Formats: sequence, C-alpha cells, structure tokens
Amino acid sequence: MATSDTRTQILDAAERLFAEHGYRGTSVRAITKLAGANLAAVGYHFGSKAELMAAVARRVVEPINAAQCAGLDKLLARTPDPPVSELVEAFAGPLFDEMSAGDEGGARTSRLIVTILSDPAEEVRSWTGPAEDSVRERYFAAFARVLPGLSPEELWFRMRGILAVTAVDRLEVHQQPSPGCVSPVAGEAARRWAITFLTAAMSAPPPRT
Amino acid sequence: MATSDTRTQILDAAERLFAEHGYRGTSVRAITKLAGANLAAVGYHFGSKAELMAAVARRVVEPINAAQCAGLDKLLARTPDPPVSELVEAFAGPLFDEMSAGDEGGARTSRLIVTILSDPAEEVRSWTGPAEDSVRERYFAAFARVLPGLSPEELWFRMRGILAVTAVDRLEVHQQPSPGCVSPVAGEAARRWAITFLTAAMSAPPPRT
DNA sequence: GATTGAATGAAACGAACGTATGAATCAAAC
DNA sequence: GTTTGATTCATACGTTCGTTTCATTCAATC
Repeated sequence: MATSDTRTQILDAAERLFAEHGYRGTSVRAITKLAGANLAAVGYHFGSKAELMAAVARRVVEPINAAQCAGLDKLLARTPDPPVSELVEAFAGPLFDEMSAGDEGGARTSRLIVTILSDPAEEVRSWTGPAEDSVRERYFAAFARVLPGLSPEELWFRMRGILAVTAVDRLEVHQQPSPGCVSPVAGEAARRWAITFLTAAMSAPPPRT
Repeated sequence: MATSDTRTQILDAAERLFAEHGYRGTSVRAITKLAGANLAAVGYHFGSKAELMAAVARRVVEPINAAQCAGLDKLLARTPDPPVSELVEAFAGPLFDEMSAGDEGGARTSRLIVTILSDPAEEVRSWTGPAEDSVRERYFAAFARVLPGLSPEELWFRMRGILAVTAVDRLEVHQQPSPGCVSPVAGEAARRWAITFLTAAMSAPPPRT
C-alpha cells in the first residue's frame, strides 16, 4: 500500500483518544500504545503531536465539508431560493451523517469536532482549514438571500447557532448525562429534532430594534 | 479578613487562566505567578489543582444559578403559563448578564463556562454541582407545561440547544474570528438575537413522526 | 516578651510529557 | 547474496508538571 498501515492505525487511535480526552489530555504514548505502534512512530510519520492532530482533523473535517458543499450545489441547481429547512438540512445534515455509522464511530467524530472547536489553545482552531470557511461563506450567501430581513451580523450569529446546536448536542453523548436529563438520542431522531429546532430559529423575524 | 487575600487572588488568576487556556493548559505555576503568590499556596489553600478548579467553577456558576432560579420564581408568581420568550429570557439571560460587566470580565466568565462544559475530562463536568441540575429540572417542568406537544426527550434536546447557543456564541469572542465572519457583538445585541433565535426554536411544533 | 497557629517561602521529589537518537529489521532491487 | 531505503524498535534526553517538605515569617494571645 502507498502509506504504511501503522500510519492509519495511529490516525485511528489518535482520533479516538483526542475525541475522548482532548488534545492536551492525550499523550503520544497512549496513542502509540493503543495503535500497537512504537512511541517514535508518531515522530516518524507525522513529525510531531501537533501535526498528527492536524492530520486527524483534516481526515475528519474534509468529508463533512465536501458533503455540505455538494448539498448546497444540489439545492442551488434546483432553485436560487431554497426553503430554509432544506438549507438547514444541507448544512447540518452532514454533521449528523457521521453518527449513523453503526457503532460509536460517529459519536467519536462529533466529539472530536467539538474538541477542536472548543479547545482554548490558539493553535487548535487553526487546524480547521480555510475550506471550512469557504463553505460557511457560501451558505451565508444562500441564507442571506432567503432571509433578507437579517443584518449580516445577526445572520452570522444564527449560523454559529447551527454549529452550536449540532455540536453541543453531541457533547453529552460521551459524558455523564445530567441526572434527570435523558441521554441524547443518537441517529435519526436527533437529526429530525435539530432540523426542526434550527429551521424555526433561522426563520424567526429579526427582533425589532 | 476571614480568608486570606492571596486566596481570592489565586481564584482570580485561576479563573482567568483556566478560561483562556483550559484546565489542562494552565499550570499551577502560571496561576501562582499571575497571582503573585507562592507555588505552594495552591496546595495550602485549596489542596490540589482540581479542587482549585472546583472552587473557581463554584464561584462562577452560583450567581448564574441563583439568577436563573429567581427569574423563574418571578415568572411563575405571575402566571403558571408564561410565554415561551420570557422563559427563554429568564433561562438564558443570566448567562448574558455576566458579560455586560464593563470590561472583559464577563467574556472570561462565559469562556470559562464553555471550558467547563466542553472539557473532555470526566472530572471536570462533575464540578457543575447538583444545584445546576435542579435549576434545569425546574425550567424543564415549566417548558413542558407551555409546550405540551413535545416529548421529554425532545424537550431536553431543545434545552441543551439553549445552552449550546448561549455558550458557543461566546466561544469565538476569545478566539480568532473566522475570516469573513463578523466578530460576535458583545452585550445587548447578542442577547436580543439569542432570545429571538431561541424563542422561535423552542416554540417550533414537533416534527411529524 | 514568650508562645502559638496560620500563612508564606525556597527548594526539591518523582512522574509524565514530547522529542530525538542510533541500532535493528525487513522487503525489494540489483 | 548483497545493497539500499524505508520502517520499527528500545532507549535516553531535557523539560515541565503537580505535589510535598520543612524552615521561616508574622500577627494575635497569654
């Protein structure tokens, strides 16, 4: 094969451990041990722990970005003014799709995205590449067209809201659910709930100034 | 005074550094240096770094919980079926109030809450005490009364959505704003936007099964 | 003024961390 | 069969971490 197998095994182990314990909470030793590889393999294949994290983030984010982009293309090919619900679904849907992958793999993926988005380290956020930004800008333009009453600032606020709901929903999947708080339902139900919730939110008329 | 002054200086420094760099990204040495205290002072006054973080979290969360509780009391004293918008405001408002405190103090507070909520460490989330859970349960009951069409699971999902939007909105205040993404507006505007956004979302009819 | 208990200070401990090094291994090319 | 380049391995280095220790300071009490 083109790249060594230990390389992908390290990527898998790192993705899992980074998702579960965060970047700083995961040691290179733990990663290589889980991957069944030698400690020095990370340095050899990726250069450093930070570059390994960047590779993990790329591998996770890229298919999501591609799906978001393809969804918007399909929508705009039909009409320049798609309904808000379909824009929301095209934007948020790919984040949920990762979860329906049978076992807990998707949950880990989501957890990893939250880890990246919320990590206080300045370097971590830079791992979400400019591709992500360009996708967001395309959706911004589409939303702005069908929601003409909103100021750009408020529209950006609402788009952050979409990311927030889809991301933090996954948050408690891996953590102790609060007592009395039903653990979040994975899969199709959460997806429907999120689309409903967010479509109503995005469609709200702006507050009177 | 009852407690030593270095104690609160350590609490202040820890709150700031934990908010900026996360729990694991902050060393006891950095805290005591910023506080102008000795390294051993943390051990003496708090026992350990973890217990210091718990004390910081308590100090931040308690007034918010109290405000949320008082807001609900005031609302329910008027009518058992308050409008959704006022429930949302009573629940999410206190999270915004911390921000209007002049300088960046409130932003740090919000950032710290996100740090606590999103930290992958199992122990960190336990620092949000049972008081927080009881407040959430009270609001859950109030929302359930005025939104009778929702299943408990979907209502919990929506309440997590409120937390998500109020929390992640603050996230990018301290981080590099994405290029092309207008930096979030602090204070009153974000508060109005959030109430509007979330009221519409909470009021949405449940998706047809 | 001596005593006491809380608080602070300087220094060190052992452990864990990311990274670097150089030898050993292995499959393929000649 | 030897050579070569890529990969794996055991090991060590230097740093930083949370924590502990014990001497010292200091204000209050007798």
